[in-house]
Amino acid sequence: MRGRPTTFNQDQILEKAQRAFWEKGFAATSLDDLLNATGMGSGSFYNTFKGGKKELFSKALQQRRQVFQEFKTQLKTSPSPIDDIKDFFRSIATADRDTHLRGCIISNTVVEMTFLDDALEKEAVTILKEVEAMFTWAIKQAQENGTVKNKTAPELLGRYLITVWNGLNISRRMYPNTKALSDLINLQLSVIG
Amino acid sequence: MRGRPTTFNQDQILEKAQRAFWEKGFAATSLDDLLNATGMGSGSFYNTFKGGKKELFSKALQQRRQVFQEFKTQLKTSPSPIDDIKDFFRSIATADRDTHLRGCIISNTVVEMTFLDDALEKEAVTILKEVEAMFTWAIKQAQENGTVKNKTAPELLGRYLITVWNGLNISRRMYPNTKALSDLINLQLSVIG
DNA sequence: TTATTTTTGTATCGATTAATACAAAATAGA
DNA sequence: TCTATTTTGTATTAATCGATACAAAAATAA
Repeated sequence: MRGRPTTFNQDQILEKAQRAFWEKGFAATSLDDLLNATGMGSGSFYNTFKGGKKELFSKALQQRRQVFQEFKTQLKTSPSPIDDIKDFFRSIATADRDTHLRGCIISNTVVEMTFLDDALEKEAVTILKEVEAMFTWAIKQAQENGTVKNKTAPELLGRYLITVWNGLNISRRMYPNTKALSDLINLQLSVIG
Repeated sequence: MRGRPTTFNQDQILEKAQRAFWEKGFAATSLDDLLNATGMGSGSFYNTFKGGKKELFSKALQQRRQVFQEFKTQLKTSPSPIDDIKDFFRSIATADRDTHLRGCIISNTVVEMTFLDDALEKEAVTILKEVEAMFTWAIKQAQENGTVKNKTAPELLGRYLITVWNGLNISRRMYPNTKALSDLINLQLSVIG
């Protein structure tokens, strides 16, 4: 390809933008914030992201989505997916303070975008539903091989778990400490059995 | 008192501002939005709310807080407070679509303000903790008179219920319909027993 | 009526917003 | 080398942001 070569790495740019959006949301993160966070000038920025701020935000969401996808791929090879999911929830409790305060960028986006941008809100909802489908799959699996005795419909238990996730990501900001959260998480997981 | 009399009613102004903030959050609700929603001119606005947009937002939060306080007062005279709380949760499922999409203005504020405004974030967290304390009180009450057999510490069950609230207010935007939510809510309430 | 006080409406402020214009820089292919 | 193509850096845009200035309007107290 002919022309001046790019000096910026797309994935690194997206990760830095993602971090900025994660903390302050879409509206409160200014273009200046993004240029400072990524080190780009506005020339490169609008050359790379022709759709402007919204395109960057969408790409940042999709980069975050990849992390969930990778977890899902990992689950497929696990001897006990439901236990991995339970471990994932239990590990939330021991995260550091800033991680608690940030919550989940996808849930945050649902909250912020509902009355602001239909496309971005739907994108976030879709990702949450993908995570929910992963929960449902793991529960169904565990019910079939007898690991989980609970006979409740796996779809309902999956919906329960995504709601636990959504709830924790707000409650962990009320109590950003391990002690308060671990009892809570264990109580919530006890529903699955 | 001497001087030109006010033409605006404070409570009505706050309710209209609250509705605007509830849908779009603090940052995305412009002063123009607020002036249109309330019908005030900027002269009256800054004369009434010397602290500007932030003071108005804080007052709107406090007006919402009053609704929770009134529910609490009502609970004190109830023969079975915990059943009233369960009914409250069950009634969420039958709300209309827009009510689902709006979620809880207090939870929304925690999400938005964490890295933007310490005072407003703390204000919102405090209100959520007040609601949590109400849950805890009702559970303790019910455990003492035998209505609730579950021996789990009331503080933990209260923390559980506020997390259910936080989670529902995101999940109801994923599934803004009665059928999906009522099964979910019943499952979550089954933990209390 | 007059003086005093407060609210209201309008015009406007400087700052910040997201986004563009455009030339210089840096490469690849001819 | 020369030309075509792309990226980069800087200057600048129009629009909107939250907030203020200030005089007219409207009341009360003297």
